[in-house]
Amino acid sequence: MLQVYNTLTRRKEPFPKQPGETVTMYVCGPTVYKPSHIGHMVGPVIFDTVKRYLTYLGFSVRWVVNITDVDDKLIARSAELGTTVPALAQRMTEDYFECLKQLNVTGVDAFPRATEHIGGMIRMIGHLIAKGYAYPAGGSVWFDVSKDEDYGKLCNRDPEQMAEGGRIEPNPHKRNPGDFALWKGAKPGEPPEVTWESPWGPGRPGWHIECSVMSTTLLGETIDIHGGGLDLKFPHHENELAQSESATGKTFARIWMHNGLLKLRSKEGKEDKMAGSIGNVLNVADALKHVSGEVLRFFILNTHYTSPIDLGVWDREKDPIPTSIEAARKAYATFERLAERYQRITGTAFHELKAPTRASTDYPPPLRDFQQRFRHHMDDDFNTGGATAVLFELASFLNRTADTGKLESAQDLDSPEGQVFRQGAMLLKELGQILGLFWSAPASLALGADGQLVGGLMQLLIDLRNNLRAEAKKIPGKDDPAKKALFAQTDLIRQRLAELGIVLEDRPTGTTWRRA
RNA sequence: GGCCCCUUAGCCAAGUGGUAAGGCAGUGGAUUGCAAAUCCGCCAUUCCCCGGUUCGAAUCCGGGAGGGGCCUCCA
Repeated sequence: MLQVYNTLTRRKEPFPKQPGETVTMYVCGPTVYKPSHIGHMVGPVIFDTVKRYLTYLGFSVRWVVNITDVDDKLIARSAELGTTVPALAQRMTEDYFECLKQLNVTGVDAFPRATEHIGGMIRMIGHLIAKGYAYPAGGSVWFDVSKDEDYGKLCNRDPEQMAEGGRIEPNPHKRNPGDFALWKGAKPGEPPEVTWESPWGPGRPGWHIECSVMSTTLLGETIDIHGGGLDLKFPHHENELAQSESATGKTFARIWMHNGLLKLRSKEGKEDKMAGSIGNVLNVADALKHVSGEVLRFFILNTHYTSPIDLGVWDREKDPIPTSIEAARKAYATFERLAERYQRITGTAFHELKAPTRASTDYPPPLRDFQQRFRHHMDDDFNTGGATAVLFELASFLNRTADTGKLESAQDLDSPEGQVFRQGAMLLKELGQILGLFWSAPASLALGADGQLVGGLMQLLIDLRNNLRAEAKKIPGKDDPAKKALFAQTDLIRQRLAELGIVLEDRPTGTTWRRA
């Protein structure tokens, strides 16, 4: 049975709905003022996987991710760049969407923009004032935390103590130190495109009210899952929860899920989260120059989502990419080589194999066991790290099956091993799909722009080399100088290709090549 | 100062009361003309330290050390 860790109760709970029912999920999206870095992808990848698994179990999931396209940082950054807030937001939103696409995050049903919901925010703020939870002061509107009895329940925080030791800016208009802005009065000099009229004067919405309104508008007053990064717990989610429940009187979210943050370690060994303010970011676009989106996704899913993801020490001068991602690339190559093998044997591409997206039960015993173990891990609070281990074991099983069955081509698929291989490959695809993997051709087979030419030249080289090998093998004995000379030539060709990043593999059925 | 969390092999990382998954690296073998790939082995008597509970603890409790997140914008 599916269990999910709920930040609100601080324990694992049985999932509150039954297969067949609709699950609503809201995840806080980005403020679109800078290109996305790897850390921004953790939440989307995890919740995309959550949706895929829930779908696999038979739930129907509706998932919303907001885009914050008006805010202080956007105003500051667009002024710096000499552009407008909408133009900058548009550009960075496109960057974000492209990153999601590269990481195969396909499950988001709606991306509402904050600026499309100003009316709803004004209504909710008015409602909160009418109910006595909020008050206008100095052109802004504040939420009164002292009026909300259970304020602080998500983070176990006492509003009375918030002033002490904290770094809350004193504001003469606030009644309590912990009060936060629902509506921010326009400051002089702010561009008109970030100013809206309201009953309390011109201004723009506070950050927290956006999510309350967009989730309520698109998913209803009570949602099933609210997700986001651990750094958003306070104040953002706490405030969102307070506003929403004060306004509706209903439970805002049944389950709160928080993903761990991506961390980089400095050379001194100190760990830091990846953040623009610290300057230690790795942009998605830059990472994609060195590894595929599949590898990045696999890397993220290797760790349980509640744990911080350790990028380790990264020496930018030396390595194009952190060694932890490089290790993930090497590990993932196991699956890519199996995909190549699948293609050699069956003649069809593994990533194009159509596998069920719902749980199927008709696998024979040795395979069913892999499926059950995979599900067991996923049922335990989406333990993707444990689940990937099962994928590796299944890959190993498939290679073993192909070895013992001597599977080389499509004719061999009728044998008992051939049948198991075919079904096992289907299961691997089925389970990989849940993690959002195996959707693209292995990078090692990519030919690039001059694909036909490169492929042709490679075949030419391979044919010439194999002529030499055949000549050499005709010469009897081991130490014949002529034989040695021929093999020296074939080895030189392989060596020089390796220096170009191309690996030749001599198999009983012929020579294949791939990128390292 | 307050609130939360983490510490498992050289590295990454599952495991949440029944005797340590998986990956990277390393290493021995099968296979190969040699490689590569693949397969079969080996690689933590022990889970930061010290106490306690228990027939039994990496797992629960107490204390200590180290690290992290939040309390300000942050995925």
